[in-house]
Amino acid sequence: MTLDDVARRAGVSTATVSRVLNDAPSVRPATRSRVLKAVTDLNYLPNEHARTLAGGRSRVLGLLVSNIENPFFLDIYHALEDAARTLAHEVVVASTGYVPEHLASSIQHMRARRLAGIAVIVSEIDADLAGQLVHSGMPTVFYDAPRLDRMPPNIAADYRTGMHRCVEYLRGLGHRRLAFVGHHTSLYPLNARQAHFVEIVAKARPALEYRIETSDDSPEGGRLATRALLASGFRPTAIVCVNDFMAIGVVRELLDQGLGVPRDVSVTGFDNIGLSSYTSPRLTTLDIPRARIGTTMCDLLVPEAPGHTGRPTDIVITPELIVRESTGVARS
Amino acid sequence: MTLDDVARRAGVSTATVSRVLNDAPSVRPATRSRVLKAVTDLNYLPNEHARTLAGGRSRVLGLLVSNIENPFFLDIYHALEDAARTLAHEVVVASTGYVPEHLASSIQHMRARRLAGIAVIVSEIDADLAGQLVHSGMPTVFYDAPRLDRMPPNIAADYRTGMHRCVEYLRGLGHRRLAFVGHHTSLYPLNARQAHFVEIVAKARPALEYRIETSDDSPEGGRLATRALLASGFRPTAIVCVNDFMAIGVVRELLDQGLGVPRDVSVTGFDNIGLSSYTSPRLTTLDIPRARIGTTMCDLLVPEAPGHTGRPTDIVITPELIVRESTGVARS
DNA sequence: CCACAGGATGTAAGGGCTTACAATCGGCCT
DNA sequence: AGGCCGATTGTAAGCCCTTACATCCTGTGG
Repeated sequence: MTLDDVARRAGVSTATVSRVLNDAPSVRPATRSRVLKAVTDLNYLPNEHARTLAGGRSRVLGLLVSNIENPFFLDIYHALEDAARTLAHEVVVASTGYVPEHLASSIQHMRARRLAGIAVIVSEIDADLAGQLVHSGMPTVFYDAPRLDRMPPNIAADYRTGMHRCVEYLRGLGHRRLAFVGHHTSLYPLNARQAHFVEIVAKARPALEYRIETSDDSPEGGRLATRALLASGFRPTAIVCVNDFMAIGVVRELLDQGLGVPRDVSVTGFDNIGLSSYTSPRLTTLDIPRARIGTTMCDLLVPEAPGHTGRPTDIVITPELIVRESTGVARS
Repeated sequence: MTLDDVARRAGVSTATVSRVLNDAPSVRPATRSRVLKAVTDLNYLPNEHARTLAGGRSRVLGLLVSNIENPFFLDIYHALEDAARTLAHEVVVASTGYVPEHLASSIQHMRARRLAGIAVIVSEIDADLAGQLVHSGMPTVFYDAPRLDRMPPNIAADYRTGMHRCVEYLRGLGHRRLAFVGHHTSLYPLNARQAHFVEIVAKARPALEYRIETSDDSPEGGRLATRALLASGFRPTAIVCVNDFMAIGVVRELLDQGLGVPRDVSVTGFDNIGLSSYTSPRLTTLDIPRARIGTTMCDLLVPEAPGHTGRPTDIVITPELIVRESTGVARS
């Protein structure tokens, strides 16, 4: 079934069929309906490849994330997809799993596919790849990317302020021995959240003791990091986690070692994923408005979007501290 | 940058460039490297649309799931993607959210994109849509689809046996008042797991009391269903959940209402998602080998796959009961 | 030294669609 | 009725690749 078949059946030219399929103006209603009938009669479905090849544009957005298993990314994906759907766009995701090679190859695929735009949320991206993306000509938007000279719109979270709120809150509860559980990120020298934790904790007075442990971005990673931490003999009264996903495993391991949360050890997460209020105890965390991030990305990428400004606006999000049950006063 | 540019730069014809790009045999090594050099010099990337249009085949698999937020589907996606990657294939997912309209439109998109094959795991699919898919000519594989006359390979789980094991286990612990928490599925008359629960419980002797409550496929859905259940005055000593994802919310609500798990109420899940051993208490559940499902789907779909037989083999998986901490003897 | 078999390339015809530009059409005016 | 104009529709040139088929080498055997 091709355009020609439809044209023949409707007794018009392929141009006309194409016009009604793309609802272009100036097609007489009678003609339009005749074509539409032929289309349904033949159960015709345009070939997307031919379409974008000829038209030069696709209606597909790409989303590049580090770890789709982490609900944080999944939520952004959802928001982006919903926003895209209202604009008749699709979105394809690629999860790099923090592996630079996967990142590079995913970028290749997306470029080869001439996507309408691409949203990038991978902490492991370096200036090189980011630059390559920007210069490829595709509309691009980054979330928390390393800053380049000539940058496209960037959505950033003020992790410094967020982390500051978290640490201050814990200090206020009397915690003086902290640990940070992070995840391995390949290229970005230090995970931004981790870097700010170190910076803030290091300059706190009276001085705070602290320790860092990293593992995979998963509950199991959180558990392993915690196990290593405790095995080292360091006894934090509070553990700050790079995100909720890992915090789930941190809490699990603590409980398994007979430590009460927050009785013996307080735990904080980051992101405020849905799951964080279903754990026992519920997680104290820092909220990041993921839906807003996804929607904004769509606005920035798609010209037809209602919120599209055209200007490469930078947007900054400040995490809010959400206190729940996993934190309490430090055990003396 | 097009094939022509590369050809011109390398001083060969486009046919030759195409040959080296698809590593066809019979290209002199010297020529090959000359072309390769031109490719990297020009930073050339073949246009996928032109490629599949001309070649008539794409190397992209489609995966259609009900709810990508549920780790059950996510795990299958991962397995499928890994398997596909080794065969130089990509996979794009579409999540229907149990909305039939989304299902239909996703199928359209996938057909329009002339995918290399499509894997379907949506409980809400009906014979009509399934048939349409099968007749579209694309290789298709279903997981737990309603049976059709002329069916493509189907992977099925023996939910009857699984549910039987679960109910027998609970009966053995003395439970006589059970509840089932399921999720809304639009078309499949009754969710298969739910149907088997009812069937098994109804014919148990001595008779069992039971009640069904459904909501969304999410922790929040589990919580709401449980709230409704308890509000109705029915006091189950055990709650069987359609899946782990919802069970998380069920446990949460129980705890919030001051009920101990499993002290006052036992809870079972289904799927054995990773998260199920990170909750407190850890969930007793029925394991479904998700990785195997994903891998098998790839084998069935891609001719080059190592496990590809060609024959439309039907595969049946039997869920294994995994006893953990969320179940115990019934409170007398 | 010549004819030949292959191997290595080039030629060109699509693949299914969009779209600039040309050709028609109908209706209005005077 | 003749002429003019905008609304419709058709024509055909691509978009960028793959591939069947034709052509041109090369080395080999005789």
